[in-house]
Amino acid sequence: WLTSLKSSRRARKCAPNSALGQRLFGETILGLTQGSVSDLLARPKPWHKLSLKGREPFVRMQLWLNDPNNVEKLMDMKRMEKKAYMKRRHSSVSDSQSCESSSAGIDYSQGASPQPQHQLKKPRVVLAPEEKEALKRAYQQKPYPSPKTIEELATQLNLKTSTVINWFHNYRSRIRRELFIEEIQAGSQSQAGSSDSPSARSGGRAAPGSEGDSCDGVDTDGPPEGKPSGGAEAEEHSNAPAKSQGGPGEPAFEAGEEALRGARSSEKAEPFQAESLEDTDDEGRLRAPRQSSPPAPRRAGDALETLPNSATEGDASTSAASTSVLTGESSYKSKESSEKSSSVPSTSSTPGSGSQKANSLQSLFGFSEAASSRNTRDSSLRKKKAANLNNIIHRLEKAASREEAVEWEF
DNA sequence: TTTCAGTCAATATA
DNA sequence: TATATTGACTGAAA
Repeated sequence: WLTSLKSSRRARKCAPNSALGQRLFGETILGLTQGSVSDLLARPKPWHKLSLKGREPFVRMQLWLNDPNNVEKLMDMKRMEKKAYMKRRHSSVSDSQSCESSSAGIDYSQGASPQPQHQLKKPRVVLAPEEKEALKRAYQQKPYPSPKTIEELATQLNLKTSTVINWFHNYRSRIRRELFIEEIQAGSQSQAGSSDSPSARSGGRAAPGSEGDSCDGVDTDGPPEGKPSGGAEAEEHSNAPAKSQGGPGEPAFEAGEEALRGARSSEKAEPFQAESLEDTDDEGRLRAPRQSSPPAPRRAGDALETLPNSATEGDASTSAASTSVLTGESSYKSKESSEKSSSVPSTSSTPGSGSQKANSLQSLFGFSEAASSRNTRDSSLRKKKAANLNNIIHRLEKAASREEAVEWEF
């Protein structure tokens, strides 16, 4: 199922019509942009962590996979899109032509038609590597900086305050997602008898501020005043066993039905965990009966619960964070360099699927060789991620192959 | 008001 | 050209 981008590109060359792109798939099926699709596929969250909205794309994916003519339809769309595009290009009269291809409610005009020339767009801020480093150092010292600290950081780095705020929000959020994945994979590994999980390595690691292996025993003073966000995370993890009613290892899509029916009780939804790699028989289905087996202990939660909480709250650490940002020597290993690697197993969890459809799906869900070649240090982590995604896809396909009608409503 | 989840969309990368 | 990254934004929750 999961192949490297290289192989999928090769496949595209051989059979161009069989390639599904993230853009097409995202815009037509999921209602998301390409970047969101990429993110979604690369960093899926545990099902129980997803909000109702967050589950929607997965459910759409599931529905699409249930459609026997899914790929064909998509290819048709692609062809129509291409046609429409060519028309627009070769005729200057293209006003409403973009609508012709949007029979499925897709707005294809976005990419091709010139945008209204409201040149009021702000130029995108691109942080320099040094700025990022500085922000990361600040984050390590204080993941939840006070407004004052933010102000100081912004001043020192010559950035807008909102940029610094946004950066912290984004970074926290993305670190958290990385941790989800790592913990999931760690769980998978440990269940499979492996001992080289990140958790094992770090011995109960993983604060929201620890950022994978890039953080050498960082202080994370946890959530800010009052609002436990990282802490809530930890709490949720630690509570998971009590809350979860189903067995572990359900894929993200499993509980889609419930989700779409408005069952917001995410506690009931099975967490998407890589432990599920083991029990691959009947659980990928849409309407799988709730598992009655007790949930496995959440190592992630355990780890998060045992955070060192050494940093002190207050202006001391605050100003320490802000003053050392630019000059302090960093123990920080850049995430970019430590995280991006992948050695994707070209597994096939769907034996016998050599069809065009499979090919297309491979290209869609495949990993980028680019990512894999960037760094080999974390290839094992990448492998684990790959296995995780592989599992998702496998289950999706299994579910898609079932006869049962889907009754989800959006 | 702050934080977060989810997403967009510009840009980088392969 | 397709995919990955990331700064910014929106809306919800607390």
